[in-house]
Amino acid sequence: MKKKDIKILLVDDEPDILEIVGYNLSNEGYQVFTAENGHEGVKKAKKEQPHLIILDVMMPEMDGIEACELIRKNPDLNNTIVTFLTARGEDYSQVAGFDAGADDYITKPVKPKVLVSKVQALLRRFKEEDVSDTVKVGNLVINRDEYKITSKGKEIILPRKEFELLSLLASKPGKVFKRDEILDTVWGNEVVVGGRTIDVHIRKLREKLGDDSFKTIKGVGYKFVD
Amino acid sequence: MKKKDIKILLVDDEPDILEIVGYNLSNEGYQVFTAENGHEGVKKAKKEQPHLIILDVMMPEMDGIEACELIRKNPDLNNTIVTFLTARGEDYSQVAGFDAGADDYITKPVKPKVLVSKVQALLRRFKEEDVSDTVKVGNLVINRDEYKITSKGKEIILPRKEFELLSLLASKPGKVFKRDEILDTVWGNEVVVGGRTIDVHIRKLREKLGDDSFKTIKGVGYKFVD
DNA sequence: AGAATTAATGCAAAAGTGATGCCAAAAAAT
DNA sequence: ATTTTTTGGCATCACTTTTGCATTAATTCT
Repeated sequence: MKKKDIKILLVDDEPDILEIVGYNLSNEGYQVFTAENGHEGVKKAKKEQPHLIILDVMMPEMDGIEACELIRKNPDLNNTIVTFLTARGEDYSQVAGFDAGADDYITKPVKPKVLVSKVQALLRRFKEEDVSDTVKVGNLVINRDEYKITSKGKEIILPRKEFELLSLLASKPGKVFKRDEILDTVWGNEVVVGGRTIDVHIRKLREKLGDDSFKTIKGVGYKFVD
Repeated sequence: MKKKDIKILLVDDEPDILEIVGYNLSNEGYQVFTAENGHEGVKKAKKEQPHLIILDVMMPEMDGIEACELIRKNPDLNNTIVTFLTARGEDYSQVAGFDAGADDYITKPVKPKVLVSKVQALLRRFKEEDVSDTVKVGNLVINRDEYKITSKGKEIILPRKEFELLSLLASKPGKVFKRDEILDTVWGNEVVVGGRTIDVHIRKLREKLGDDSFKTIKGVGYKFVD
């Protein structure tokens, strides 16, 4: 997504803040909307579906917390990031804010640079949530980051060697891996293990993931099929 | 962010400088790119999006100041730190440099050690700006500013190492952090501690935040789950 | 082709290894 | 003086590898 397609809604009752923060964000290329109180904020949020909402806590009419709660109740705004703007040391608002469903909060006074990089960080984090280091193979999802496998929605934790063996085989479904190749990759060139080691691991994988996922090619090696 | 993921762009017309500075930074583990004049520098900056640019002031074709101005105009390079490289006593360039948007400057001749520690300091500052004061993760609220954790509305004060360890693990819930990674981040690359240090800290966190928040992946590392 | 031979793999349990948990005490920091 | 951090020694547990034998598939022999 390009910067100019990203919408940010700014809600604060102080025009000064609105202006300076708004200016900096516009300058960065974001599309900025503003509102001067909670009511208006919620209304604009519904209308514009912003990606990020920066919400002052202390406001007349409707404070930020209440507004946030309303926003969170709206299913259309589920993916929206909400950040509070609060004076340093206002402990209560922090806790209450997070309870209300905020994702982060920024302390006033805000330095433009800090603000901008914070906004960028938030949007980045938000983006990255979907892009975890994960590979789909057949009905398996292999997540190297979390060292876990998801098979048909069921989560399976595998020990290291089993995980790496499966990773290897599943990396090219259908391909037959020779025992040598497997040893080289999973165990390493230097390590020497007995002849029964591999198939014991294969057996464990078969126990855990179903017999038919692993096929033996006698005299050659194994392959994973989906 | 790991060192090897940090990109540094070096722009100087003297190959000697390029080599010695580049060598020292590569040696530290950074990813180093080089360019021999302003034009090339700006081009590479756009392409590689480095985190830090070290820019010689006096160069043919396009001098550092002009290059810096161009860099600063590019919104994608807003988070990039620019530091000038200048001969001692070139007062004028200093002033002009800061005007052009530089963050720091380094005087030639450069001593490797000084250079490296300066680079580290700059990157640290950069990092801190990027990290939010407060982050919400699961039912935890981590406040880096005040070094405290709020769990289900209850406030918990953690000692430094425990706090940083938790911060790290909770920064990516579900992700498995290898022991090495943890050591690198929490203890620093240079520090060497015994093998039992990490798990003692993990144990303390488990005592304080509940056993099941931290999962051990044997042979790999630990992960935080919410 | 069918039987016999040979080689490779499957299997279960046992043994081995190594990583982690845990404690208590020393060392460092505050 | 108190709190935090690190260490070293053990105990323990999870994972890995071995072992010995059964089974199966491929190959060779009649």
